[in-house]
Amino acid sequence: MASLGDLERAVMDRLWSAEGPLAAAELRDGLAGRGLALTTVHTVLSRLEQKGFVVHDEGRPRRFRARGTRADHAAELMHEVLGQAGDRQAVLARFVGGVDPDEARLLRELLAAAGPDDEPR
Amino acid sequence: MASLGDLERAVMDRLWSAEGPLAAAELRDGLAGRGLALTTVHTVLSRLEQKGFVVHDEGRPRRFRARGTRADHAAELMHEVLGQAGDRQAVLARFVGGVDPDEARLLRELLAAAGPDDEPR
DNA sequence: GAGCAACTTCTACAAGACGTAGAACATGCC
DNA sequence: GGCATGTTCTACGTCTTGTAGAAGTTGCTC
Repeated sequence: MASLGDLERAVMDRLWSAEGPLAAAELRDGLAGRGLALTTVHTVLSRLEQKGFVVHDEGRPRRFRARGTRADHAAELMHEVLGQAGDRQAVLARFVGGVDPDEARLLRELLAAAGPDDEPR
Repeated sequence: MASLGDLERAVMDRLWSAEGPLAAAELRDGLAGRGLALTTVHTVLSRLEQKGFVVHDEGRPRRFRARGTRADHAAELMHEVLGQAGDRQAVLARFVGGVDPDEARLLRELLAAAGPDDEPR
């Protein structure tokens, strides 16, 4: 998957946490502190669009929205890392070794719900 | 964590799967097909060293080895992604939703072994 | 101990990704 | 028709990465 630069990520973060689609000017205002030019935001948005992260409508002030959720993106990245790592078992073991107790509990629940297919049938 | 380019990753892959430390010439030979100059391999190795992925001994043909395992690296990356993703629960849910049955089983085992701390004590 | 071969370090450069934004163009409203 | 607002085009500087020649170091051999 294409990776994101700092500004690109900042923009995606805004879009991911936004309620609905945002116009470039709104995004720029959200990126306070950076003092970016509007054109800069547009450039970034068009690159994000090329990379498939963003789509826009045809309204006059174009409105942009993320194509997926932040969680989808992160999970996809995690699978990507896992996938190109050779020994998936070893990676998962290390990964699980590092999760905190709350997350471990959550994972157990998720896995139990998802498919306890080693159950007697 | 610092990221790796294609060649850098290829070199790390060799080092990670090697039995012991490797000399630059051995690495170059392993990277067949690329027809790389030895100096190229050296440059990459020194960058990997700067990034903390590699160390070398003081023997005459320097011998290089990875500082961690591939699984450590991958698991660390996964934690990194998870960490900067905001809603960790959502990410884990998506992640678990995408693992194949074998991996799900493995995860369950790992989690059960690791710390079933919602057990009565 | 001079010279050679192997090895290492230094320096350089091209390509691509990204942040950044001005210039030019489009569009709708008054 | 002209202005304000918004969009697209083009450009440039910086950083990372792949690539490697040039120059320096070192140890062995005669």
